[in-house]
Amino acid sequence: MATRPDSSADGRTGAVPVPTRERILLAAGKLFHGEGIRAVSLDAVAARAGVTKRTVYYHFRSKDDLVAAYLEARDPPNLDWFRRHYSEAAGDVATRIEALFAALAGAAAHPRWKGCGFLRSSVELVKTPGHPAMNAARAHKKRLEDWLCGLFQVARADGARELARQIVLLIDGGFAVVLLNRDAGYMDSAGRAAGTLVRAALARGREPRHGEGGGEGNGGGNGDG
Amino acid sequence: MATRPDSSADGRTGAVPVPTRERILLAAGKLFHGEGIRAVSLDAVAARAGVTKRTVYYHFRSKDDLVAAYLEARDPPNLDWFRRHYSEAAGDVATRIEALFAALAGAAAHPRWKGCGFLRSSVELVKTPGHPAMNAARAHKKRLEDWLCGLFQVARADGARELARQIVLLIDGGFAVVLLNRDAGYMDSAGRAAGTLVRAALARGREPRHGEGGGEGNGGGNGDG
DNA sequence: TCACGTATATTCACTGGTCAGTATACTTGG
DNA sequence: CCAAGTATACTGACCAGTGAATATACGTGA
Repeated sequence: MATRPDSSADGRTGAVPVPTRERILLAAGKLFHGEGIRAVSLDAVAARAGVTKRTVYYHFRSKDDLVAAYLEARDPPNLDWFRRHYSEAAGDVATRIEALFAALAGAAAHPRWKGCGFLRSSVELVKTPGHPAMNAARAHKKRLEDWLCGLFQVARADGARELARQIVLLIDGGFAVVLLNRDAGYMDSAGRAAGTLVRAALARGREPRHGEGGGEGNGGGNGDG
Repeated sequence: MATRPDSSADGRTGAVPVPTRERILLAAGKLFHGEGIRAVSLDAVAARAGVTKRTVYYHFRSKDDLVAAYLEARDPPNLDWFRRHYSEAAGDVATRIEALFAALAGAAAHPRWKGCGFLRSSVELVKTPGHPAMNAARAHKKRLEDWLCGLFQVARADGARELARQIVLLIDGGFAVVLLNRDAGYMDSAGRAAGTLVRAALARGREPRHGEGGGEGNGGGNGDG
């Protein structure tokens, strides 16, 4: 015990036994995602991590802190999931976006699927808009949108930013609706809608008249950054 | 006290004093919608309604019952809101749908706006899929979808059911994303996406080859019920 | 018309339990 | 020895739900 190979650890301890902090974060992730933030007590997190609650409070100042850390930890793997499924698909941008939705639908079809942890957390924290976990969720969705926007710009789609926002809207709409109806078919409908929108933007992008492609795309004039 | 001018009450008591059950439901609605289900205790509901908690338990068997009743009560006025804003708009179906989203964006721009109560409740109740409140939420969204589907069928749009599902996805996506980012501009983006999709479906519907308009529309073959 | 019974409606005071967070003491590697 | 890390055991607040008593409306038989 009492081994804490700092975040910058280089493995020199040999056979690193999963540091306590990470074990807690892992347990918190499973429980928060599976049952919701408010529904999970720190006692439950501690039990699952195999430590006492006091140890949790040694590594995290409060439950809010732990929630924020959980969401921040979820960000990179989640984005990687999107990038991987996109890059593994073949065809033009529209077809690959459709493939992305097909992958989402596949995941959502599993009975234990629980939707998007970022969105769900944001709902549980409506009362506290400045909560660090809310910022983490916003940052994650922004990175997703930026990544999509980049794809669309490269493909010379018309209004890349606006299109990226609309795809995000369809993804998050899919998360919400499938979670409510427990019918992954809605995610397929979202995918077809996305395909239609991307193809329309690609077609507009190929029209000669509007010289520059990304001009009007900056969010349609609602102060996006 | 103890005056309960039954639901079929005439005004003979003079200035009907809002029956207790309704007062409770009203208080519950305000609090649940404003702060979330789990965040609100029945003590708080009782206090706001001006009764004791025991009285709440006289009119509702449990908190779950009260939550379900709250959502069921919200269904008709919510659908009316959609119908009203649609019927007050001018132009073809696509334009009027866009107007609907504009109205949503207007509502969402208010700082105290808290998203869709049905969606938020469904998130708070993920752990209990059979919860009566979940059924109420599903029923509400289904009615919204059916209403949209009817509009599109009348307009002879191609794939009316699928189109209705996609509009619902955009609406609910807008709810989720705006709630997270506190930027009603996303609802405008959703509206433009909706307009694009509806126009595409109208154009396809006007093509002569595919004879019947609503045939393929039943969910696009993903086992919808 | 009135006394009485009964169903309805409401209150006060309580229980059993959960949970975020803490005071304090023990352990162990360096 | 000391400081990081962990454990035991506790506090204070909150909360869903209940027991028992009380108050009011209303029908009915004499």
